[in-house]
This record gives sequence, C-alpha cells and structure tokens, in this order.
Amino acid sequence: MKIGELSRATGTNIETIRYYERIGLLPAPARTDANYRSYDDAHRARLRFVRHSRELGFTIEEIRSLLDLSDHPERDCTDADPIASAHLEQVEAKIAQLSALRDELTRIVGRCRGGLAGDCRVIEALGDHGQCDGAH
Amino acid sequence: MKIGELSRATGTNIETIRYYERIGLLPAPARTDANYRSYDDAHRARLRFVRHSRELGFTIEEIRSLLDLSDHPERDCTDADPIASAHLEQVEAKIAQLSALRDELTRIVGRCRGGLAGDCRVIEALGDHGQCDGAH
DNA sequence: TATGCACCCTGTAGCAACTACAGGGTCAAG
DNA sequence: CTTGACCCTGTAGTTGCTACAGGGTGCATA
Repeated sequence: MKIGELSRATGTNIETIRYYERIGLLPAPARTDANYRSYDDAHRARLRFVRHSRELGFTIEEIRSLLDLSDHPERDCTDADPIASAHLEQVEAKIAQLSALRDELTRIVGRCRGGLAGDCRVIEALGDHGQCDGAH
Repeated sequence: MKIGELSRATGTNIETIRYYERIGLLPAPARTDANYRSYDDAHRARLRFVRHSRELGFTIEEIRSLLDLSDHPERDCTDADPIASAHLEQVEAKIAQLSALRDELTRIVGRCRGGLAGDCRVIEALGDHGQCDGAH
C-alpha cells in the first residue's frame, strides 16, 4: 500500500508517517520504481501500535522501548509493565493537578459581575496568588 | 531590582523573564549603567500575574488579552470572564479525557504476569485498539 | 497527444513555551 | 589582581508534529 492508503487505514497524517520513519520509529519501507513508499501489513500493525500508544499519552521514547520489547518476543516482558505503570502514575498526577486547577478556576470564574475591568475579580484573582486555596 | 532578584522573588527562571520581554509580555525595564535590567514593583506584579495565569494553564495569547484588560481598568471587563470560562471548559474536557485514559491504562497495567514479551498483555493491548472500552 | 489532477518525493521551517548554551562584560570580596 | 557570582546578546535545542516550496509520477479525459 502507498503512504496515502496507510494514512487513511490508520488515521495518521502522511507527514506524521514520514516523520516517524525519519526518527526511526517506523522502518523504512520498500520503494516502487517511482520511488514511492510501499507498505505491508506489518507496517500497518506497527503504526497502529504507535498511534494507539500516543493516544494513551506515551512519549515517543517510551514507545521506542515498548516497540523494542514487542520486536523481541523471546525477551523478558517485565520491562513493559513498569513503563505503563509509571505512565499511569503520571496520568493520575496530572488529573489531580488539573482537578485542583479546575477548582481554582471555578472559584475565579463567575465572580465577574460586569462593569469596569478595574473592579474585575477575575483580573484581581489572577494577579494575586494569595487568594488561592490549593498548592499549584 | 536586578533580574536575579526578580527571578527569586517570583520563582521564574531568568531566561524565561528575558523571553517574556522578548515576546512583549513584560515591558522592557530601565537599564543600569552596566546595561543590567532594573525592575520595580510594577514589573514584579505583572510577572506574578503572568506566572499565576500560566500555572492555571492560560496560554500566552490568553494572558496577553487578560493583561491588556488589566492595563485598562476603565474598559468593560466582560471580556475577561469568557476567557476564563472557555479555559475552564478546556480544563474540564482534559480531565474527562485523562480519566478515560487512566481507566484504559489501569485495565492494561497489571495484566502482565511476567514471562515472555511475546505473551505480554500490555504489549498486545497497545497494538490492538479493539480491546479498548472508551472512545479515545 | 496534451493537459489536468491527484498523488508522491525531499528538504526545510514553523508552532508553544520555554531552556540551554557560547562567548563575552561587570563588580565586589579576598 | 584574580576569583567568582552575576549580567548581557544571540542562537539553537526541546517535543511531536504540521506546513509549505519546489519538484516528479501516473492515470483519465479532451
């Protein structure tokens, strides 16, 4: 399949596919006589793996490690779980952080009763961290 | 105060302060004879406003609008609230997205019982989006 | 046969919001 | 008088893409 088909099959931007090849995340595929990239099912599966991992928020470097493991099924897989666990912890930390932030914003938003910017509680709250509850 | 003091007073990296000046978020301060930047309390307040807004996740462009309003207290402040409200919505959307992601990761993590990477459920789940519940 | 159009190629530059040098100047203490 | 902490400018790097510019290829239609 050509790059456009792979793009449609995986929902990945063409430029992104070439980018992944450039950084070594996808292997360089065979070329046609016209120098067009020619992909097979293995490429598609690998790209799906990458995209899915990206959707789950793994970094490119994390994906590199996971792919490496996936490429060596005879290897010990106990490396994979820590990567995913560490990532899960990061996600949970991020959720906690954003929740605190949401509470802060909720308190700030809606306090503006219109009128002059000089009296605006939103502007005021942004300038004065002392009004905050949480520890952001 | 010199840039180092301002940096300590606001918990902002020196390079970041110069960066904010370069992009016009902070006004260029006066200079000493030795060409050192010389800040006053107004600069410090403005930088605090910027940093606090950044901590709350506002983009530089949003902060530019908010600062603009803050600079013109005689203006109508009803512009401020929508910026904050829209941002709050984004934060809430992000929390929802991350929560779905956390659920997905939780299901994936811990399914690995050790052994060979070829049999690893983590690796498998990453390759196969069909195993997912949510709509990420 | 010409020509239009969709598709492909490489290489480079841009985005946000910083961060990190390199290579130099300034200033007070020991 | 030298050491060290601080300051300056300018440029390049970071992450994960995205967007050209400027060209080639392949197939259908006039």
